[in-house]
Amino acid sequence: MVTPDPDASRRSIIGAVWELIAHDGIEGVTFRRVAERAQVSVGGIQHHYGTREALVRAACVAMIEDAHGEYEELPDEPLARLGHILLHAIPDSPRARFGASIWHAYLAKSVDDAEVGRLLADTKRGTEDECVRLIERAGPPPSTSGSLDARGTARRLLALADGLTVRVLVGDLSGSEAREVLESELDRLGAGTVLVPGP
Amino acid sequence: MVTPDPDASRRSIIGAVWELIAHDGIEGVTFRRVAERAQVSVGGIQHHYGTREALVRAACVAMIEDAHGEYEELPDEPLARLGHILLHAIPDSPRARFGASIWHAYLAKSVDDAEVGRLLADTKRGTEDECVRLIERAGPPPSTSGSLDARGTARRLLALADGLTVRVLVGDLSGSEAREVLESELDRLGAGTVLVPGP
DNA sequence: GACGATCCAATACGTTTGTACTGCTATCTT
DNA sequence: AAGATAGCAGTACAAACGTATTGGATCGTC
Repeated sequence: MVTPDPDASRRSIIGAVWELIAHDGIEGVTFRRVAERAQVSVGGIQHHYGTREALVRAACVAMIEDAHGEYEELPDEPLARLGHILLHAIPDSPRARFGASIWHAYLAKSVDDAEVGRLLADTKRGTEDECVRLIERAGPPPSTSGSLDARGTARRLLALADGLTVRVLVGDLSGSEAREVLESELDRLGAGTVLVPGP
Repeated sequence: MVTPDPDASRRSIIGAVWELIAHDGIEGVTFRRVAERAQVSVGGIQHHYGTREALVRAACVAMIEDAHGEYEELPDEPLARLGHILLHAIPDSPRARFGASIWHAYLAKSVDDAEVGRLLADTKRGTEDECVRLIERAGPPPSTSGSLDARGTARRLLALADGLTVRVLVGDLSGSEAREVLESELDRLGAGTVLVPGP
């Protein structure tokens, strides 16, 4: 039968994949387990995604698209958007931890799966570009030479956020400790604080 | 038979595990594949490590101990040591990429393996503590208030290095681009450059 | 020189896995 | 009305998996 809504099936399947990855890693993703969680048959999954690899990759692009969609919903204010990019991944809520776990599972997979690697690289690069735009739009800090390098600042901030995310994920830093670092850095940017050589 | 050197066996096994992880991820680690690569029998691996989980964890602690040992060999100069901590993980050499791949595989595993999580968290925390000591020993930058927070600086630097490592690993940043960011940050520290509020 | 302990090799077993294949139903096309 | 097609469910199978088990070779100890 052509069910009422095949898209609902697909979403349910992808959701099940996410849950399994977040809970058991990518190794935990098997056709039968996904089928059980998503309330579909193994054949159903095969029909939509064919192979296991394809299924895992589809769940990856779905995650990226979801994150992108969420970002688009944000109000068009540079500093707020920048804050979201830097802070949304810090896993101090169950939802954020869910996302971060999956993200890092794919990150590890990217070393032996070039396709996934390309996906992640493209999104990261895109995120950096967006950050550069946001920083430039946020307006240059009043009269200083140190900040003409928006790209450098974006790169630094992004890396900082990623590094802190890792530490919170692993559990040796609290979410608020990580936020503290990032927010102080953001304040500095907003207040036009800059780097100058010491005496 | 009590072979000439059982330790050589163990090292060979752990080495094989590393190679498999770096190439296929932790999923790729199976008794038979390890046995083949390490030139031992499946029974041999079982004898030394018992279960697969134990084997994977043993390879994790071995990696950490190796890294620690390498660090200890370094000359006792704060800034050089700090540079090593921050730069050694940037995967721009095959050796460094090897290590980073394995590290991130365990990182992903830490979300569903509390034991591995604890291991990684402890080492990261230890590394931060060591960085704090190094920064303090490097001498406080001349007469400024902004830098009395060695812990904050250490945390920032470390997160920065981790975030950049990820991006190089995934391939959207070159090793030299990452080094550039880190080295400029290190220079700032060495030259006693500090953060002051803007006008 | 018996004897336990250590270090492995070989094999066997039951389970889980990805995937191919078959069949059925409801919709769309013509 | 007829056929093609999309959307599943169910089953079957070979391969690969972790691990238990058995057996043998070598060493240290008494």
